Amino acid sequence: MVATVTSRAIAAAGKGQQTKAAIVDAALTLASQVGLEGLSIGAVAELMHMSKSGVFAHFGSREELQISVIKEYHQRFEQEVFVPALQADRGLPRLRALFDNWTRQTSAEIDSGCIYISGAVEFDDRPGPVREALVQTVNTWQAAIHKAVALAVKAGHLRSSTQPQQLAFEIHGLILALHYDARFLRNPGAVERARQGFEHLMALYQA
Amino acid sequence: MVATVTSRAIAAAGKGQQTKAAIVDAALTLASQVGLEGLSIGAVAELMHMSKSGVFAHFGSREELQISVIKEYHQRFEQEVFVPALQADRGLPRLRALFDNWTRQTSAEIDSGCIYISGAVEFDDRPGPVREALVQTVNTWQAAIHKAVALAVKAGHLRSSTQPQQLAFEIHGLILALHYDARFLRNPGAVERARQGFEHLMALYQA
DNA sequence: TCTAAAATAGCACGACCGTTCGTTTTATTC
DNA sequence: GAATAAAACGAACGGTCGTGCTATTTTAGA
Repeated sequence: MVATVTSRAIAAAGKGQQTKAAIVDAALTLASQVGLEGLSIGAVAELMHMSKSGVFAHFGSREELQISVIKEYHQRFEQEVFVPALQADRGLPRLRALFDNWTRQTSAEIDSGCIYISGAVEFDDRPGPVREALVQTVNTWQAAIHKAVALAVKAGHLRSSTQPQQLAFEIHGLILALHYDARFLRNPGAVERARQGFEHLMALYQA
Repeated sequence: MVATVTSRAIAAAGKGQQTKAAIVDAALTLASQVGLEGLSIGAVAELMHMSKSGVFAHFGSREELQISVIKEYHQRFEQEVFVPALQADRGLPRLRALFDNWTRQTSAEIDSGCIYISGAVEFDDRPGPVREALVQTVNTWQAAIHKAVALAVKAGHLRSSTQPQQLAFEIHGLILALHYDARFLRNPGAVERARQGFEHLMALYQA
């Protein structure tokens, strides 16, 4: 059968895969607001105009649904933050692009929440496959930042004494503070403070 | 009646206030592990060897219990982090002491979790009295940091161009990254990175 | 010691949860 | 269009939750 690509992303799939993708999409929307732990199959079903069991059948367990949401978020995050930054030149320009995209993403999430952050709080003490999926995903992202920093050092844009782990840690802190101040405290100007914090770091690390 | 101070803190109270304080203590222990949202009256009752209704009667609602936990945490945080720092000289020494105590507190919470952080994630989108109590408490703490920074500027220890809000933001980021890396990712060396991050900031802002 | 009040227990309720199972509808293939 | 497979439904179960009501026990004061 020739796949008529009527839907987004993974077409050429039976109706099952199609609605499954739609369910994950809805679940991600929901989880962004109430967290992975707050995510309930019933709420997803209602949003999908489906029965609970209909939704459930696609995953076999709530945990599997949560993991699917994590993977979907990871994919989107990569597409929104990481991939576009590859167009910038290796080294400092690319690191800047990464931070800019990351900041933009976080800003856009002020009304919805970041799963990497809420998930970290929800699963910091809860062992199991969901936590493992989350940790693995976050580690992948952090490794990308380390690499970007290391490239900037190798290119001579940053001090040779720069420790990638250290700078990545400080950058991550800025993003976390941005998320905290903007989403929870609703302090205006948090985005600007994060940007300025990045400039401070660059001034500190630049060769 | 002459109060024989047999118990901790607020003695001179009937048995009711006494067990109520014990309940809040247990609830705080529990909430530190599973979050304010994960806190259930049944679990607290079990920990207290009491009935659910017995615990419930002291607060009238779960929200009131959560708020009591927040207030208790605030009080302890103040006692552990803020008060001891007052012994250091005004200005940079005190700011340093604040950060050190804060870092130490966060490190000690690696196995239990910080309510200011988990609460922020759980209640960033959930209006109500619990969120309000949390925001108010956090704002009080942040104001204290602003003030400490401003004092360090006034004392000539930091650049006169220093924006207290900005530096406080960056410091807060270090703590959040520490909590994230240590508690969720279980990366060793997070404490050292936070400390080094603080030194970087001082190098940047120092006069 | 007696009594009024405070503290705690016991029980039931309605709501929501994830999950299971048998049935029914929908889609695909011949 | 008939046969077959996939998908979705609907009802139910066991569980936990916060909460309300009523009894019982414990405490504090005269």
